[in-house]
Amino acid sequence: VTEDTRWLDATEQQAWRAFLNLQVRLRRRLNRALQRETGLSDPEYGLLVALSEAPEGRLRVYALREDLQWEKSRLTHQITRMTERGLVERQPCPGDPRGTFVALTPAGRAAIEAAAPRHVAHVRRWFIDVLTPAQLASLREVAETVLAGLDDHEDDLDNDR
Amino acid sequence: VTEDTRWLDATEQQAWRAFLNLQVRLRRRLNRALQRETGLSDPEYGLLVALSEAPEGRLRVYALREDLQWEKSRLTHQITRMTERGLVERQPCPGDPRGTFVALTPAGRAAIEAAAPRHVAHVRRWFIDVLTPAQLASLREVAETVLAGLDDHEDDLDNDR
DNA sequence: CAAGATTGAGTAGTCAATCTTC
DNA sequence: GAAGATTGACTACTCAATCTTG
Repeated sequence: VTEDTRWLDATEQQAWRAFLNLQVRLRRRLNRALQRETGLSDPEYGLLVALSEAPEGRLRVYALREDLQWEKSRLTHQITRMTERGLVERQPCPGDPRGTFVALTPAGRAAIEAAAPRHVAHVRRWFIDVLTPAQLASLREVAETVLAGLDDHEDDLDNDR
Repeated sequence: VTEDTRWLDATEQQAWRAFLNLQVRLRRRLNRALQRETGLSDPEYGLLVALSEAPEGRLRVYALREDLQWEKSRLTHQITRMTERGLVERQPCPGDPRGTFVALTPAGRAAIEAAAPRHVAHVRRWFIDVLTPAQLASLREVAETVLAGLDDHEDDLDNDR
């Protein structure tokens, strides 16, 4: 296979590195702040948000999975840990013995309601508010362009894994 | 504390979500491709690149750490796993008994040389080549702006952890 | 067999505590 | 005590295999 590798030129490198760096640093900053101030990790937060937006604060596992776009087993493991922490509980599904509901516990509800405003404030402070509306629009365009390109290859779409 | 939480408006939400989505999907795509084609994970790749760019393919642990911007213990754990896989080895540091060198093994050298062109090709295909030079420039600007904002708070700078 | 979900083993990453040498 | 580095315990994520019911 003649790979014809074209290396990245200086400009491309800089853009790519800056983007990688941004991802890592911003994620780390947000995670730490969330953890410190609310005791929730990022995945915990995401799962609780999804449940809190659902009617009665509960969803079937597969529905939660579509919402979060996580892998099957990742979601199962996460639910297990969060059940142990008391944030969430499993409920049998009347009508379909194969199925399972995941529901917010009162503690889970309380946790997400306390955490949401904190998290939004962080996203504002470190991301939204330092950018101009034009920059946000441009970033969104870039993101959507790249995402559209990924779809063409259909790989990633969480498989039955 | 009166938090004065301003939620994100529609435009802000869209930009933020698109950015989050981009991160997750692109990272997943690149990781899988790299793993499948070269047998290396993303962190393994990163560490090998750093060593391969150093004279004699070796660095002190602390130098590697500055380069990668990883936490101390993360790096130690990673080196341990990669030593077990035979990609890398620890060498005593003449002159400073506290210190340790991490060096590429021949297997590690071979692995990174095989993997690099593949990885660059992926970054090109899914990221660089779908964007215009103007978009890349704009993205870089956005990334650097946000990163500069993070520095003001100096938190994250991997501490002695 | 397919859909819904779980299990187990392995790799990653974080935090707090520890060890050693300067 | 501080610098250089490691350890252990825990959360998180992936892959492959499994279990159960339709």
